[in-house]
Amino acid sequence: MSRSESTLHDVAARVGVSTRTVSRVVNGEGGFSTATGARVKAAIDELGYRPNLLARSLITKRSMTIGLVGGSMTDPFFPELAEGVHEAASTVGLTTLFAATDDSVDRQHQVVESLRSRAVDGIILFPAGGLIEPIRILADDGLNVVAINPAETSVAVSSISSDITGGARTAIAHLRSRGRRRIAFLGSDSPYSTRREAGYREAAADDEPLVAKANPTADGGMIGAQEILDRWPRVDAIFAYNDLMAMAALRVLEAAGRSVPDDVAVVGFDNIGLSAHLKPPLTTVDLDQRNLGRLAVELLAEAIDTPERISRQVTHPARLVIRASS
Amino acid sequence: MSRSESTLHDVAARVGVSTRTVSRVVNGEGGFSTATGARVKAAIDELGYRPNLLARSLITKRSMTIGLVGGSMTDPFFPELAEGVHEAASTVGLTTLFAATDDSVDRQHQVVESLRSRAVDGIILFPAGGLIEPIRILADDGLNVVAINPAETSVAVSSISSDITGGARTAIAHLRSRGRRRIAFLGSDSPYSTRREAGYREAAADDEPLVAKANPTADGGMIGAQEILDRWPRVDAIFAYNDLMAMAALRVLEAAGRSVPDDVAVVGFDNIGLSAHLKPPLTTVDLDQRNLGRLAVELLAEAIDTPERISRQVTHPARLVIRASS
DNA sequence: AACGTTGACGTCAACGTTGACGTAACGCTC
DNA sequence: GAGCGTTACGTCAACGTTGACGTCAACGTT
Repeated sequence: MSRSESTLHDVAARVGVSTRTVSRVVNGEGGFSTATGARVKAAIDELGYRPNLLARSLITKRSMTIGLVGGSMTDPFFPELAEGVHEAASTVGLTTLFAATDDSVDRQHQVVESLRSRAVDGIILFPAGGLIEPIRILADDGLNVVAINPAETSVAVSSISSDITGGARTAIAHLRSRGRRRIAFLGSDSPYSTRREAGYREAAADDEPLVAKANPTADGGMIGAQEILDRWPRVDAIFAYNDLMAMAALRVLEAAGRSVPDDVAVVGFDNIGLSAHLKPPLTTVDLDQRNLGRLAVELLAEAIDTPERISRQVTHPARLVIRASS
Repeated sequence: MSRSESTLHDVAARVGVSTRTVSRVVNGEGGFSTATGARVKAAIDELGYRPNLLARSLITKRSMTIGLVGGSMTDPFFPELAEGVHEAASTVGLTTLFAATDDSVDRQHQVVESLRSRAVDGIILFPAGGLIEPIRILADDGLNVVAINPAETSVAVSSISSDITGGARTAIAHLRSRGRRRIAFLGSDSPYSTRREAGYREAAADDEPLVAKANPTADGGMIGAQEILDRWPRVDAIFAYNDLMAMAALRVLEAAGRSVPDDVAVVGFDNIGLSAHLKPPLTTVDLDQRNLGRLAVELLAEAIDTPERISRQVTHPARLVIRASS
């Protein structure tokens, strides 16, 4: 209640013990009588004492804080991942600091340095540009770090990777099982696109590959989908880089008078919250961002608690969610 | 590059000066020769020295960090606000810490205490339950705090409030100007709903009020929209609590064979990124979250830099964005 | 030549906390 | 009743940094 600045000294003075004893009570270390404990706790309440985590971390070298670094908060992929991380971290007593890189490697370097200055115990990182190398350097420098879905892996860096190629393969197999043979890939220029394209090419091996690229946004999707319709008018399915682009494809197809899924089937990627509520609800590949985040925290927490450097590469399944658009 | 832990002492030892001099160089305080400055900077680079912000904050009482507390990251309102805050904070050298309350007052108390333990310089807060009182207590306790869109304001608390009632009024006026007279309000049980409802009732005064309530989610929207259709089959417009519910209404209307906007117009609230890309692009009320965040940072930064306690109540306009759904 | 001023450092303590270690009092054992 | 272990404390230094202040040499002024 009272003016917010009180310290161990204030509590100690009020009770008439040493600060060390108050510290013991605060941390439940034991080594104090129940009577003393009660008096100290009472004083803590009266003074509204709150431990200064900066001072504590300065000496313990543990801040009980981790960093989560991603491209952008408005990237639909990120918030769910962030919630998964945040939730898992909370349950093991870790606080999460978020930072955004705008997918720039330079900016990533800056925010990581800033987090290290704040003495975070470790960092979960969605690599800018998908690049593993800048992260390997961090790991070599002794930072506990876990990469989520890097474009390539490194034995020196803990990572957790969604089976993106597998997910794409499953999506294409699904479309083919429904008789689609002229399947287009509405890709993007992002490094994450190549894995989807790989799955697409593997699973659609016999068919002619129809590939267009655009920005991984709704606007980009409209341009790309239009390009597909123009170049391959007889297309009977579109597999999009993400749900945003798939959503745009839905609109373009409607405007072109093609019915979904009768004329053209559409499959997205990411299973963002809205995809279930689109015009025809969208078939999509679910990466389960929340669980991805949870796993990343587990990996990181293990690394933090282990004195030696450890690194593990984990893969995480991608699951096809079939809805009315295919 | 080298093993990450080097301190002022290490740099000082290497150059052969005192830590105080290195500190002066690091902070650009002046009081050192250009030659010494160059040698210190070289040593800093060689050793990969990074100042320990915890130690610095411990003594300066400034952490250059602010907290941003909101309901949930996946709440579509939050990420854009967060980006606005983050961006504005960065440009004035402030780092942002995010925390989520799940709209629970207890949880809000916890996360705020946790942020204070980390010695944040101030907190921007989206009040759980819209309640101003718990925040007034914090302000009285000497915490720099800015509330965003509290359900009510207090002269003791800096706040920035969107003109939600005005936005709702404008939306309804727009619908009436298009000849709609049986306008339903698809509200929610959240405290923020009452302001929208107030605007709705004011602007639609002559008409019979048609109000349904449901959870402020896409699923809730489907239930609420269905209820509206069942109870008032001749409804000619739906004004929804948020874009998620409006999106759901769009689907329910389509399923019921009502065309939008010919049979029923739909207006949402929030202007989330996707609303421009819905089946008929959605008319909605834009709160400009990004700017809201920016303003909040300005207010907070001013409070931080002012020794005396100041509090200001600012209102922020809501703007109707007219698209094809109305 | 004496004096004040300025620049370029250095010294010391403090921020709030915890690790390492010390110690006095008490109870128990044989 | 001497010896020993345990309990419940206290003391001191350290974490990495900066604020306050001191020192010393060089310089300009009169």
